[in-house]
Amino acid sequence: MPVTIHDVAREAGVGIGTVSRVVNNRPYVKPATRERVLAAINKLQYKPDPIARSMILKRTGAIGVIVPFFTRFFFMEVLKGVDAALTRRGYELVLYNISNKAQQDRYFAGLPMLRRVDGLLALSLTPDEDDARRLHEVGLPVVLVDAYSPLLTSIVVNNIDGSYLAIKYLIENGHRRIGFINGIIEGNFNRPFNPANDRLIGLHRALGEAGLLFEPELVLETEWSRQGGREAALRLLALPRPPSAIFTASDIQAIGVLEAAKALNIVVPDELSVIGFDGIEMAEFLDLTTMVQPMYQMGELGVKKLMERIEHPGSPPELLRLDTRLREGHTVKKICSA
Amino acid sequence: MPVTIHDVAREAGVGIGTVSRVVNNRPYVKPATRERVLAAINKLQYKPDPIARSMILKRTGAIGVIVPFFTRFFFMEVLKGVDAALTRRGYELVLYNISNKAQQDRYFAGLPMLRRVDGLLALSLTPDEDDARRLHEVGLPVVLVDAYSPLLTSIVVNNIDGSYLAIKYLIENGHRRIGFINGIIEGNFNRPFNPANDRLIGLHRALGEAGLLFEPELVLETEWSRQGGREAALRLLALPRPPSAIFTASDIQAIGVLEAAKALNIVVPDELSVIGFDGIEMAEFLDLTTMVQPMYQMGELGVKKLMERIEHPGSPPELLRLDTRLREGHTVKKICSA
DNA sequence: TTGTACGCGTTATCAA
DNA sequence: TTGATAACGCGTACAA
Repeated sequence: MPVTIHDVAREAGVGIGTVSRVVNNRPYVKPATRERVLAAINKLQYKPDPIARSMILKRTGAIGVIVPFFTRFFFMEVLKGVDAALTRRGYELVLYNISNKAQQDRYFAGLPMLRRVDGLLALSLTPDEDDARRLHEVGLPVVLVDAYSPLLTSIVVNNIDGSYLAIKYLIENGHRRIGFINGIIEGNFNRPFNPANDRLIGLHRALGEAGLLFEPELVLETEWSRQGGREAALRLLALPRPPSAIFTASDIQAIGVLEAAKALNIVVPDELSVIGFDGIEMAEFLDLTTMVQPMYQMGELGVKKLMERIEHPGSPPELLRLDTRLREGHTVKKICSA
Repeated sequence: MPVTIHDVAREAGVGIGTVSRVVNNRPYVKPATRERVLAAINKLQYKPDPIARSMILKRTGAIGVIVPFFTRFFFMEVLKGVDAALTRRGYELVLYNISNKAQQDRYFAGLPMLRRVDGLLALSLTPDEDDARRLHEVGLPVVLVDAYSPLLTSIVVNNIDGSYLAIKYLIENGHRRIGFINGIIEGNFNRPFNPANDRLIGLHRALGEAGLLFEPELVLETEWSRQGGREAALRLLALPRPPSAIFTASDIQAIGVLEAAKALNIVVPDELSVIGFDGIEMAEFLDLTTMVQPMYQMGELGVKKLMERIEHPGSPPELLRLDTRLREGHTVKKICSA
């Protein structure tokens, strides 16, 4: 039913080789012939079959993006950058949404998509030792964004610094009792560049530098969600000596904190300071002070690096670090200036 | 380099046909033979090449979702439903993000993805006459969600009713001067089921029913964005006789209205009532009163209908209508109860 | 400059 | 129950 290259060849009275050459803009076709072929193509509305084409070319023109819950704002922002970079290069985007560990394993280990995509971009997902090695061996180009593996090109943000700066900012503004609502530390927390773990480390560093005690009761770990943030905040604020400021590992959790404060009639920032992490759009609207990650750029850079790996499959894995920056909103009270 | 069906056949000492039968769990394979093949497959870590497979099967196991700016909250919610339904059925999701009309044409008209996906789900995008006919002729299964074409299966929400109910709700609560911030009416606004246009119609109906005058100066049309909503609100509120309530065609615009109110020190709902449309998560957090669309279900239903079309390519296009419902938050003041 | 034949990795057909 | 062999639609040597 669909029109094939043979139909075009017959229509134009040439061989399929010639049609192929015309379609792919290759030399050695007499202008007159080219015209005839073009006319036939147009008349028959011929479109080369991408499947058959990638069968022989061994490339699909698509890259896979594997993300846990693409619906989280952080990922949305990164995806924007990914999409823009991909579209610019004429690549298609196959989205693999992971909602549990089993699925993650299926994708990383099973590699069922082998050959369906020319490369893989993983967001906030760390393949385990074995998977990483296999990916590396199979030769499927992979880039990790917001995750790290020594065997794979990884793009990470400086979470330790970001967290450190956030806490330092609070301390400089006179806060001494600081709550920290962290996200769940997924996977092996001993590994370097685990976002949640690194943010905890940053906290320690800032506290230590200021000579403040680390108080375990002020540190909670929740889902990366509004509900998680809210519930944790309620617990922190119910403490005999509640914190004067709360730092969260993500903006969405910070929003949960704001929600909790509202429910308790606690005024932000007068009675409670809040600082988030990410820099999602919603945070801007809420005037939330936050550590901004370059999410869009992470997506763009991820694609760029992935393209490089597709071009040069053999090249050694790289590690790229990006920085965060503070965006001041109106949710942090300056108890006393430093 | 990659191991093929031939390698497995050789390893197991059988023909490729047998291997194929084993791989696809088909009958007529002696248990002993099956075992041998399975062993070979396992030993060689053989994975069938999906490309070659779909070349002959004529199906890719992927469906394309074409959406204008997937980053808008409304689409996110719909996409969640789409993704869930697709994952459940083992389909892959190819995302086509459209950011301008040219791209839309390229996808609808050019059909370059012909054969790359088994079906197409379009969100809030209406192919024009020609494209619709071509899609229909080519036989690529298509389902429109939040858009309508007589030639294609379409899933729409009852926007007229939704808008009517929203306005009626405001009127019942004593509002007489109501601003309406609509989204841009894309494409041909004469067509039925154009969301923006239908919401305008609903306004007319409710006003008419209540014997209120339609005042053009109170109706603005903006981008479906926070900025759009904010700017429009600023204009409405600068009117000599500003409205006591504003209805927006989307929650994100309503949030822009809240932003404008805050900037002007206008208290919501005491001095200004706001009602949105969509029911996105952020609206819930902000306690925004809004007309809720069944976004998740729209996505799910879209996939379901698309699957049906894939099974029965010849079946006539359907038109499915879903209803909206009011979710009361705390952004509408009851001036007087009805 | 052009046409033919072959190969890509599968599934389907059919004779054995 | 099995194994050759023919498609599928295209790109590409290679021969003409």
